[in-house]
Amino acid sequence: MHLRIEFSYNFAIMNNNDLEQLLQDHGIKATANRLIILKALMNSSRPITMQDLTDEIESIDKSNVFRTLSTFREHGLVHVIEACDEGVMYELYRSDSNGPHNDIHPHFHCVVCHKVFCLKGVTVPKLNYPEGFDILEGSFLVNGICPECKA
Amino acid sequence: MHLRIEFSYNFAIMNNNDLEQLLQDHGIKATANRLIILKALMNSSRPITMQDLTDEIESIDKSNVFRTLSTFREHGLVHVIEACDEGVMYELYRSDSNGPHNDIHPHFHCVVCHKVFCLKGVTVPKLNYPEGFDILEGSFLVNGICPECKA
DNA sequence: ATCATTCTGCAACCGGATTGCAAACTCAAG
DNA sequence: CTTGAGTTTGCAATCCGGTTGCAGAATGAT
Repeated sequence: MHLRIEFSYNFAIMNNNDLEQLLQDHGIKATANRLIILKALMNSSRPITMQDLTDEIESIDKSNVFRTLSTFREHGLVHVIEACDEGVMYELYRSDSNGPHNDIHPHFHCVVCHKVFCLKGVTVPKLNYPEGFDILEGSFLVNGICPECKA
Repeated sequence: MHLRIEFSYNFAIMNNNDLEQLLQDHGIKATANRLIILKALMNSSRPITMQDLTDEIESIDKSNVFRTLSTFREHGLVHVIEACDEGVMYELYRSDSNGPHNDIHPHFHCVVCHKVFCLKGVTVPKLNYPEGFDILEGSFLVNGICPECKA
């Protein structure tokens, strides 16, 4: 397990070379498949499931998607969100939002369309935990109805 | 799905009659098996998995445990916690702590012993959600190391 | 006692996560 | 280039927790 290192990338303007660099910066060898999966993660504004990924990328076997996501996770490139009914979802760490060093990752789960949104603007204040509990990281998930489904 | 009704029970001193009453208060017919499962839930100071329950109660088939937990859930007697690696966990609603009308249920997941604790004393302040997101309920899970495992 | 309803155990099923393995690929050294 | 060790990949099989179908048992009102 690698320690996460803080980089500052502008994901919007990344080309293939930048993506290879991103992988290498995290100690991951860049392969064609990994670049495809990385791109898919990057293009998604929301956390997505392994299912979503394997559906979207027909050319890569699900076992490889699984192992790639595990690798990305081990190397601190993505993190997982446990989203109730939707199962585990994967999301790229983005330099401008959350990382392992931010305690809190607020997410919104729409009970209608089942999408999960990253609530980037919302910060969760420090809580006063009981004595003796060492906090590593927190995750915060709210269920509700998203603007699209409400309309 | 029943609306949850607020009762005030003293779980510590409940006998069999009280337990039957508790079930009936929630619109659930009291059967021998359901009382056993209810007791097990009540005796657990922490949320537990279906696996835990079926292991603990050898006399009841897992399908019945499953259906009983579903029934309890539908009738607002227990709620579920999605605890990352541990899968879903079940916990009795206790009159003195959380219920569907409390937005937030903070829980602590120990990454060493894999237990999940209910952080009763900790309240999560209201957050300022973005426009358009209708909040139904939130869940808050922190990962870390519990006092026992730290020692 | 009778009968409709509900509950229960068993066995089977399901689907997502995970793994074993052999082939394909990578890349540095000869 | 060729070789060979190490890594990655696809396929198929497996695992496992959750879930369901069904027939027999228990329940409770009449």
